[in-house]
Amino acid sequence: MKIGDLAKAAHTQVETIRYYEREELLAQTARTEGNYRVYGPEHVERLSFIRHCRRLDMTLDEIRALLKFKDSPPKDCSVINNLVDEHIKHVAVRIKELKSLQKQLVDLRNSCAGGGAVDECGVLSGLSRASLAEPATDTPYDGHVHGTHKVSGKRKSP
Amino acid sequence: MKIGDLAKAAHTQVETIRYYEREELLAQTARTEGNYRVYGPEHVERLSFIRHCRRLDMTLDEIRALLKFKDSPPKDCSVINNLVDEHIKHVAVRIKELKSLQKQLVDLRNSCAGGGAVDECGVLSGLSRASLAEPATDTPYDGHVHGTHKVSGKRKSP
DNA sequence: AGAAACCCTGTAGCCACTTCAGTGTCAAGT
DNA sequence: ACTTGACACTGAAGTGGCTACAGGGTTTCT
Repeated sequence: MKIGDLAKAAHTQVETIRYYEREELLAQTARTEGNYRVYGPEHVERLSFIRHCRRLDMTLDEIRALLKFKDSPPKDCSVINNLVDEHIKHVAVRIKELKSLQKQLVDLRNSCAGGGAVDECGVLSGLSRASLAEPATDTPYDGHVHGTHKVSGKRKSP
Repeated sequence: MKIGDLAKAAHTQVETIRYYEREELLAQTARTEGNYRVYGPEHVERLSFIRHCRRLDMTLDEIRALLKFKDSPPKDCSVINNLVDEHIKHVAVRIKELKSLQKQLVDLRNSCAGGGAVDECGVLSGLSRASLAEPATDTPYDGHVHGTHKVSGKRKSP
């Protein structure tokens, strides 16, 4: 099968597959005479594995580690379990953060009086006031958990 | 005050301030003879406003919009409220996603038999099996909500 | 034979910063 | 007056995980 077929089989984009090859998550494959990549079912399995991990929001580095264990399994599975446990923690932290965030946003939104003018709205002033008051929770942000917004190849303001 | 003082006052890094200036969230300031930026309390307020919005996980584009309303307030506040409402929705969606994620991860983790060998662990095979079964939830990912991992200027695998 | 559909490489872009190299300024201490 | 050190400056490049595009080549269908 060619790269397009693999892409369909594993519900991935062609460019992503080539990207994974560059990143050495997928090994380089045989090529046809016309220099096309050739894949078999084993590649579908491996790529699906990767995509599934990504859907679970693991980093490529975490997936790299898992793949290494897949390729040459260690004596006991605690390493793998630790990796997954760590990841569960990261997700838990992020959920907590987002919930607190959500509360702040709703509070902010409720500070709007109604349909009136901006002066009475309270949202902007809420943002200003809070900002001056708070000690700004100087989180070192060591957890590898990030924001709310999807990075999706958009332009800047035009 | 100089840039370092502003940084301290608004709990920000110096480089971030210069970045915001390049991005035109902060206007260019007066300079000393030695070409140092000079700031006043109004800059502390504005930068704190920006940082507060960022802590609420708004994009710089969203903040740009809010700043525009701050600089020249519109007749009614519905535009601002809509912006905040939209943002609340984004956060809600992300929380939901992460919760489903969390469930999958915990299920995966529970598939480990105990302290045994990898063959019996079930985590790796769980990741493989699930990946082949699922139709891969071909989400178009239009919501601007992204992953679980903090981007923090790290090196690649060395 | 010609067009459409696919494939190739290489490079640049996205966000919101961070880091780094290389240089300049300024206040305090000796 | 001189050094030391802390701070400031610019410009460019790097982070993750892709996506998009330019500019070509190959294969397949009609």
